Amino acid sequence: MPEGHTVHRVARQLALDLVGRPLAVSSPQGRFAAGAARLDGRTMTGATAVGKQLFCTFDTADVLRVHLGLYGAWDLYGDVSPLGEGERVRGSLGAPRVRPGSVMDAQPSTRRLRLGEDESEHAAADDAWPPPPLGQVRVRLDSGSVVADLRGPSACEVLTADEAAAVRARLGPDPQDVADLDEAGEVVVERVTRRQVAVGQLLMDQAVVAGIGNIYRAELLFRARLDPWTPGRRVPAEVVRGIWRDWAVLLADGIRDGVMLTREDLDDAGRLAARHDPTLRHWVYGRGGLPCRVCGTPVVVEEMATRKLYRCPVCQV
DNA sequence: TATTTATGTGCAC
DNA sequence: TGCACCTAAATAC
Repeated sequence: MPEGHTVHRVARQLALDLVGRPLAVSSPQGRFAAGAARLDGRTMTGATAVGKQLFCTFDTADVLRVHLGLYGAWDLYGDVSPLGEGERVRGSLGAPRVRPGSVMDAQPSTRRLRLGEDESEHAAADDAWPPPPLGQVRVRLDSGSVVADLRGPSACEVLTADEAAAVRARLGPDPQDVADLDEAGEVVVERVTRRQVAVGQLLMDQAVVAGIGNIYRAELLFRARLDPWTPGRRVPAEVVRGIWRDWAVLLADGIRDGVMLTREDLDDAGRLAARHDPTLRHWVYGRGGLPCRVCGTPVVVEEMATRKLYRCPVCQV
């Protein structure tokens, strides 16, 4: 259940561990058999995230496009590189890492890293290598030392470079994918302030700004103290700019930490506690009926375009 | 054991 | 607007 930060983490992980190596590509579940056959044996040349879309390019110029949808996730096994400074929240500790180059040893231990939902890391069920697919695995990418299994994606398809570019062109700016943050922010300002649609809906529209999902939407609007029902054209440009800059900060934090921690009021101890306790991570998301952390008024839950919207009716105006 | 829910999107009407 | 799709964990019974 990913928003943009998760997909960026996946892209970085695949870039670290799979790019530059010929891959054995298969579809244990069978639903991606044709696509897997097309990619099998090819070398991945790049892995990029734009919003919630993942693009893996191959030496054939084919592009594997993956969207995790609501419940997609990647499981990685084997000699998986640590991402960033190692501050990621982890579940039970994995088995000792296999050293580079030793994976083909007689008894390689494996660890399993899940990217996509609440991230977790733990020892694999057994030491078999390659690990048996767990659940419905749409595609398996196997470098020999790292296995990446994709489960439950809403999209997994092979595109030409042109087709992939067309998908990208339909997306709004992603703070991690723009050359100039301020310039990109003006695009978002335009796309929000010209519309009559509620700003809460516009922030979820991937053509307006890419990568924001239901949690970041709720939290960005609370942090801006803005009522999600405000029509886009009634939101001052400077407020949209502020939300865009804030999105850039939250996204970078999420990529670094692997956790959506959207409260800026916590000290180090509070942040540590929140990393381990999901109920402490947000201002309003998932807190329907609970008191607003600022004013104590019960947080309102309502539907906006079929998604749950959380807001404080007093703080957000 | 069955039902509900979820950090999402796309298409038919 | 409503539904279909996809999977697994949490919750209800």
